[in-house]
Amino acid sequence: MLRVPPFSGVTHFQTEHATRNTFTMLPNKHIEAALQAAVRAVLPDADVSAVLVRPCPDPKFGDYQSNALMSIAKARKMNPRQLAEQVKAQLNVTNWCEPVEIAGAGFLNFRLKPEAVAACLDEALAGQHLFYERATNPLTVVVDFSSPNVAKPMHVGHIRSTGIGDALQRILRLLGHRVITDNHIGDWGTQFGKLLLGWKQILDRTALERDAIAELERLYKVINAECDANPQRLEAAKLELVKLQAGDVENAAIWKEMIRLSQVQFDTIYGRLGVEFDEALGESFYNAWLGEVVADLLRRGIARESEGAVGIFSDGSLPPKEDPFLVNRDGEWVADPALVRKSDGGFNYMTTDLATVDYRLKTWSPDEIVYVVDDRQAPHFKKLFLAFARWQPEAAKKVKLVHVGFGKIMGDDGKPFKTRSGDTVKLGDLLDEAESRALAVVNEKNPDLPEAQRREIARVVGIGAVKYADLLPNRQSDYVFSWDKMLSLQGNTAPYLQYAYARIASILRKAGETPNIQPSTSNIQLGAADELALAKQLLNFGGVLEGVAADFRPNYLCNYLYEVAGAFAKFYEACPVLKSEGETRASRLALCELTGRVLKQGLEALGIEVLDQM
RNA sequence: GCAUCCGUAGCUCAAUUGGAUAGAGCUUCUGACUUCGGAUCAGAAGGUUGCAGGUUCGAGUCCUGCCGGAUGCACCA
Repeated sequence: MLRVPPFSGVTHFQTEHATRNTFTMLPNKHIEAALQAAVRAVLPDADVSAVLVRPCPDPKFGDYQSNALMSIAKARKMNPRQLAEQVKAQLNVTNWCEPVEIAGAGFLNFRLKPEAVAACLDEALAGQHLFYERATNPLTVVVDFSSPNVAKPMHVGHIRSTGIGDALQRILRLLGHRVITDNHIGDWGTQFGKLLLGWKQILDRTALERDAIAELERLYKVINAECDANPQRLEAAKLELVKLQAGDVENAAIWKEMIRLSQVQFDTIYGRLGVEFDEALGESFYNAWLGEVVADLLRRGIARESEGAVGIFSDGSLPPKEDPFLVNRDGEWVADPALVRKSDGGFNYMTTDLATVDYRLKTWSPDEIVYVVDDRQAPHFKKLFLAFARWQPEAAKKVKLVHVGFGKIMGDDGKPFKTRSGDTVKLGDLLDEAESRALAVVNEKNPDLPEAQRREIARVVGIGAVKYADLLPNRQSDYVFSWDKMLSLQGNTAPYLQYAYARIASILRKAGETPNIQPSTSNIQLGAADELALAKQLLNFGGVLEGVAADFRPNYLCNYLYEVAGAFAKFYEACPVLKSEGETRASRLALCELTGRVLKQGLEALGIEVLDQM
């Protein structure tokens, strides 16, 4: 009989499905490999790395298409349709596809045989895979994200880096890559002069115990205002900073205490978000090396002194327009160096970042370092990457440095998202509101559930809604924050996807309660159009995950999961599950099971939890 | 001033090496046995992809110019 595994709590973040049988290949991979072989047979010298297949934009063309032959034909001044004919003659995909069609200017269209789709689902049901494969050449990737500042409340601005970074690291791990997540906490810098002055002179101990971060924030604001108005206060703050940097025992102790108090806050927020880091090597971790970094840059002639500071200047190797070390002022290209030492002897964040790249390369030998940081810092990263390549040319060749930038969160007034009073929105408050808004919905829809369960549902739905709303838009554009939209059960939202999952869980729960489950073969049947469409949708999971990892765009996965949920909804409307009988019932239950697994794994890859009941 | 990013339906957003008739949700209208969870689904309406050129079999995507918006331009990070 069909064995539907227990549904809840089976698949966590592990990748158990993908590891069992490395010989299993998904149909699109088979097709791609066969196509590349066919191209090689026709054109032995062709570069087939760009010969890819991908899902068709419209099912009427088929399930997968390749347009690679058109570009190859173009490059060789061949007739694209003739080339397509030649390749088709060499192409053997009869195990998986209906006869291949040549369409348009030279598209190859592939339509999967239902038996091949069903066979792939049978494998998945048997636990051999979940429609994705682990990378054949796993990479080591450092993902640098979140990076909050000590002594400041985490605010709405931290959602994007934290959410996108966490989703990317989860997906990279799912695909079998070696990932090191590193939280580059802002635990060093000029702000500590002011904080130390405030701590020593105006600290309110009881306020500190009640809400440490709020008190630290108050200290900073008060002293900062004083410094703006009074140069003597600014001098006093600088003096505290110099003492800290010189290793003054008292200041170091206070500094450490501020970090400790901040860490409590970070732990709370990350706990609620379900985010963990392998490392949290803050800026201060690199202090001891900064002098040597600057000395080395000077020694190698990468940096030079200017106006008392030390900076890396343009080496003239790029056209001015593309050179981040130049800036145009009134028609003149003038130097815009990356400063690595201030005229007062202090170091800049460029210095720390260079030291950080150096440390990471020496420690983990990564293939990639990914920085999930606000787009406004794009010029900084352009400078950083070029500066590092000039500093350590050989090491730089071995690593791909990537800035994964993102846009701002806007209010519905089109301005950056703020509270009504105009303050930045604290992340803790935001999550509280998400949960309470979700709770109001749960109370309305499902008042009979025990309160503890309603609260748990509200937590999962509320946090999931915020995270998903942040991951859904193309990361590079700004997006408008809207409680109503993110918590809606209609449209592309976390609650909608969680609901789709809960419905599936409900069906499987009821199926399990039914005493007389009909015996069946283990073969999934895809007779109905909506069954086949759903099944084909499931097959694309892996390709989408790979796309996310390649472009660092979690929104591909969001859109895919929404399509899965949509395909499931159609199936659900058209194909009764519990009311059907025999093999049909078993097969449809299996389809529910697999859809549930993909939704759950997919949402978890985005850092979003699911519930069996909501 | 210069650079970067952006401009897609009334609104919020998609669109995978340049690919086929630019897709969703919200809103509006019409439907679905008091329902395997209706927190759902189906259908209709809605577009000169800011404007004007160019490249080519093919452009929302690439190039040029213009218009509009956001962001950034040495000792904060």
